Amino acid sequence: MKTPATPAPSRREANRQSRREAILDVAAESFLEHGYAGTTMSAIAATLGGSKGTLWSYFESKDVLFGAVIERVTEAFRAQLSLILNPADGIEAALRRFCAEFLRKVTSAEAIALHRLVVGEANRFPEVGEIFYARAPQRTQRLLADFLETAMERGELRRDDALVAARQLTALVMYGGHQQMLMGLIDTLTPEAIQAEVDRAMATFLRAYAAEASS
Amino acid sequence: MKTPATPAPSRREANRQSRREAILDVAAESFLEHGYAGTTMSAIAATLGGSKGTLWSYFESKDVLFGAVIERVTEAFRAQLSLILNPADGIEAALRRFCAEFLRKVTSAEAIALHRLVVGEANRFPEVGEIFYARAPQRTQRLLADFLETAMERGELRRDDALVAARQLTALVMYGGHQQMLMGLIDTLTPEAIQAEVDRAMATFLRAYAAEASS
DNA sequence: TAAAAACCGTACTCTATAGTACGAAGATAT
DNA sequence: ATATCTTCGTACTATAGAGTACGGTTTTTA
Repeated sequence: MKTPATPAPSRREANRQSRREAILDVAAESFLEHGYAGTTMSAIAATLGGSKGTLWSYFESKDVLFGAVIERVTEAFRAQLSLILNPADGIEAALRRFCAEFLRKVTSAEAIALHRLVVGEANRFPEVGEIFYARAPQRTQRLLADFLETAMERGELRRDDALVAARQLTALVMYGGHQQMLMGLIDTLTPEAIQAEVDRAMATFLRAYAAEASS
Repeated sequence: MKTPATPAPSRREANRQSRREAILDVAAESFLEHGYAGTTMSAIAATLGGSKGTLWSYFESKDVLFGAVIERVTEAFRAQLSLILNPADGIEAALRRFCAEFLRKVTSAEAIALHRLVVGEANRFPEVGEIFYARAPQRTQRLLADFLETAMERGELRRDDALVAARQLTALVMYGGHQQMLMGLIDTLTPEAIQAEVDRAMATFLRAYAAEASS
């Protein structure tokens, strides 16, 4: 059997690919930790062990590398956010689990660093905000909205705009500890704090979106 | 009569003071527009018309100048946020006005620029986040919480933790357009959009915190 | 009006960093 | 085995920007 026609993974291509990944790994770490200005191409090359010429043969400039890193990290973040929303649990339990998991991920050191980077560089790199928004907040909201939509149709929640409801629930969950982490007031959320935040958010949300009592 | 003992506003002092203000004005504009890394001391000196030596005689380093700018701009922001919460209007109207005004201010170009700066530099300048948080979100929350507290005591809202309620209301108001502005997806909120955001937030909030129906 | 302080302009030092050049060494394909 | 592509190391260019030095000029004080 010969090699399959479509992907011709010659040795060179493969090497090139994994090399590229390695560069992105190192670059991502540096950008996330030190920001755009605080990251130097020389340092990246040094950490890689390779030479600068090689680095430039993969990415023609720091800007381009930065863009690639953001795209990749955001993608990784999205992938990691495959949150559970199991209707079989019952609506309240499902939402509660979802919120806790969501808050945990969104307040991880990596996620906070990414968020800071996106917001901080939104001026210089407008596309960065768009990429991030489309992949993170927007997807989460849509996922959640679909779930809420179903619940509304079943009469388990009051009928209303599901997307708005989804946004509001994420807002309620994020606006406490997440906000403070973003600004550097605290640098971790204990599991208890997460629980507490979720409880508060859920209480308010459920009260506002409880199914109408009368028929 | 000699010069008064306590304030000796000699000509020199006065000049020095106003000069300092002028520097901070120029520096603030630059930091807000171009960020920390994007701002150069030379450019500030050039815009001022003065010489670099003079600039350094007022602020011993770029870091120090940045700190002073943040302190000042945050203070200005806080002062501008003397929001109206007039209980005589009735609770719903009062809150509605408050939220609209709040959202308008928080989505102004200046406020967004400041917010980005604070979040983006929270790593390098930890004190910046603290200053900002204490003066902006925290104060607003406390102001609002006091109002809600009173309303709760009067039985106009369901009895609950007023500070949490305040945080939740601001969260509901801010998480839509403000979020998108921060990330550069849009760069203004029309008055209509503000109205719509406030309406949605208020509807949810009032449902969740309506006074208990039964006695 | 004379001494003191602040300011100006300009030129300078020093360091950091993006990006380039290039020849030698290594890996890959045919 | 040999031509080709890739990488390595290292040295280099070019630029930018923080901070300093200093002599001459203006402003303030007394």
